[in-house]
Amino acid sequence: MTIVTRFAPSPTGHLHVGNIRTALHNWLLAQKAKQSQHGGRFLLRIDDTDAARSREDYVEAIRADLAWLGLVPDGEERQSARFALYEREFERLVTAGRLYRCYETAQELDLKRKVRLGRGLPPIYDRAALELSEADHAARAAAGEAPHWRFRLDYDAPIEWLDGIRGAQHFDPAALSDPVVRRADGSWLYMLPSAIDDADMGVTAVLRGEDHVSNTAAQAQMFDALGAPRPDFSHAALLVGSEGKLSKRLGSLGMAELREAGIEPEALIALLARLGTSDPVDPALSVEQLVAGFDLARFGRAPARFDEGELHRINAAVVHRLPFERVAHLLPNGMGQAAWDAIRPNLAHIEEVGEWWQVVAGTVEAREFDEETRVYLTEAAVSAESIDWSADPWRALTSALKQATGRKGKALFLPLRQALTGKDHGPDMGALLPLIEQDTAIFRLKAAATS
RNA sequence: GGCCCCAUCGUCUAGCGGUUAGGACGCGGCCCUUUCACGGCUGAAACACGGGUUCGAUUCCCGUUGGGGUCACCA
Repeated sequence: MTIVTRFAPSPTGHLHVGNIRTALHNWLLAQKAKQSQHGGRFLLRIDDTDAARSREDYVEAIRADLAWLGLVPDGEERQSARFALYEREFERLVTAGRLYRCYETAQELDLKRKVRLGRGLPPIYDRAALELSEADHAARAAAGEAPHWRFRLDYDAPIEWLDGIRGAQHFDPAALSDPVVRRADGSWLYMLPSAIDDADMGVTAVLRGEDHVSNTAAQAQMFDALGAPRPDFSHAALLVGSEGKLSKRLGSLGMAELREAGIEPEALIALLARLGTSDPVDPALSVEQLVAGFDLARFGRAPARFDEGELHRINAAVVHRLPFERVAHLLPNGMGQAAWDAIRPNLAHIEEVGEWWQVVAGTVEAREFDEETRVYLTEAAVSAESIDWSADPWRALTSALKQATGRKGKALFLPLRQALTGKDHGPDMGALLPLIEQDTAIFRLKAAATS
């Protein structure tokens, strides 16, 4: 059977790391299925039933963020274009007696919840509206009062499913609230359209965060009521912040912010694909390897910690491996492969490359040297003029100076690095010096010698 | 408060009655190197607590404590 997964964000804000992780999991699952003989599909569904809070610029931002990460959907739907379908299914469920009319205000419901909580009872809906007679409804209608609708859970049908991550799940429907599925103004709430769409779109695997488990319990009965087969459900443990709490920071940490911080998509994906699983996070893995190794059975059930520091470490490791072709368009003008290869091991973020290219093609920071070192650097400038720059200038220069001055080790190398680059450390000089023009190098050595 | 999930090095975790409790990241040391990075070697580092069950509990059961989720006319 073809595996069909979906990512169904609401365009009421930007995607954050938690969202992205869910999107990635679904993409990985579909991608892995794609490589089997059964095939797989990853769908994007914009859950924009809430017209008041949904915004078009968020829809575009979601698409852009997914594209940046390389999570290309095989299809896209949006709920605001599917209201006719919901209407049809809604009528069917009303006819079947699974939906009922309610009139409580939000304040009344809130009060009821508080009362129940105060009595040590779970704050679920008391089903008072189920007692209303047709005459009651008529009276409400006559008074111009429109109902909102709830899905009537079947208390006699215990809810069970085999969760891809959590194993066998059991829910007592009587411990759940009958979910409100439609407001008095006719607008839809998340629960029912989501189930209708999953059924209609042929979604076979619903993989989301464990904050959805009780939704799944209710939706399982919705699939049944709709006469649709239930998808396979899996619920991943949530991410917590580095303090161990579900932080606002995590909930707001968006792609734009990560991009600005110099995080590469490869790094975010490497971390998010493995965090919370029993497999180590490995920055060296290709996307293909991440797909091949993705396995719901390897997910833990305890909340996993997302640490920005770890993300930056992974990012550095990723940058150290990025091939020239991948970054060519991001590099300063004139910077070629040799320069990238020489400089890349010293970068934590790609943007720092400019600083080093400046050392190669621009000017360096002037430094002061003591008398003895100035004499040494004068000698160095002379040597630099006589060596063959096209071969291996660093080796030529250092061995000539070693012979002429008897210096070795740090005393031999460090002043040269400082004079030539203006810094105490940096890329391997053997790789860096050939990138610097001979005249430039001589000029820098002379300048340092007369500092 | 009810219900659900969880509890092993700092972090992510392996373990499914008897193990020197393993790995990865990070940290320390050594090697390589002028430096940084890479690579190699190596070291320190954990079973939340209390009861059971058992010849024997990290492992099974109960409880305590702690963490997470949920109980919305948000998704």
